Amino acid sequence: MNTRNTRQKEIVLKTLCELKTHPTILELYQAVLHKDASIGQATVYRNVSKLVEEGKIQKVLTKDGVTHYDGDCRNHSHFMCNSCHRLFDLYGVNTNNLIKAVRKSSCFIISNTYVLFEGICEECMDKCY
Amino acid sequence: MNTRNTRQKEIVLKTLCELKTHPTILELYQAVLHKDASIGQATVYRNVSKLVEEGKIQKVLTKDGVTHYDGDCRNHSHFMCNSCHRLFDLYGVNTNNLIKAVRKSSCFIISNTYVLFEGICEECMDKCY
DNA sequence: ATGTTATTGATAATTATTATCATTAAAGGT
DNA sequence: ACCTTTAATGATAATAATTATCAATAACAT
Repeated sequence: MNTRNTRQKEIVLKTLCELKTHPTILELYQAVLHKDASIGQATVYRNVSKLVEEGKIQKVLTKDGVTHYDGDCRNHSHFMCNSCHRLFDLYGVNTNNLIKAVRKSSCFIISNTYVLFEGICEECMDKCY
Repeated sequence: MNTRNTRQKEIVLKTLCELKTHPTILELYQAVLHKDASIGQATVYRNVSKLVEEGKIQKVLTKDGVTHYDGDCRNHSHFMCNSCHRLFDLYGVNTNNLIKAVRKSSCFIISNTYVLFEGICEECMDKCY
């Protein structure tokens, strides 16, 4: 017996997968509370860590200092708007050529590649930023 | 009068630029203390923030939860070894094609692109990981 | 040289995350 | 279905990371 499927863990995973906003732990915790107000914050922290280890969710790298999470583990990139600070998914960014270049110029064994774009999103552009 | 060049700020910048290890704030603070033991930790925090804003140093995105800093602001990528957890620089990773792909498939205005590779470094490979 | 005020060092306060621990409840065996 | 085991929970304390406060200092424009 190694790991157990708890109601809390399933709620955390389901809540994160439903959110498309790439929440922080605290934002996720708030959303979880709406489904079950008895779930503790530590439980959210614990389950998020476990789910990352299990590869069911992933951390999103950002420069804002706070860790964001993504319930979609398919390989994709992210875009952060420097104006509204929202995170967006970007599918179809192919990193194979980057990996090839690194393999040629170094002796590192690459297992993962993360890409983050920063800039201004469409909505903020329209608001004349 | 907007900003001043202080001895402390110059030491922080110089120390970071000399280190090639991409230190955390705490590691940088330790190194700064060797040059001037009277500099306070808060001063390091403050100056690191300012230097990032000024574009003289940059944050390095990692998945280890701690923020690392790089005194080299030229556009380059990073590699983190999942075994020894060291960060390495990777020059010559060209992201122009990625940016083009995003421009075609979205309406985001991209100002920055960050790439992190994860895997095993050469030394750790030799140690039979 | 002097006055203004941004910056500093020390420390308190805040925020984020992890550890502790008694209690609860999954999951396997009977 | 009922024990038994023990991983996981909820509440909270403890720790770590970062920011705010404030009197004293020191850049730098004049």
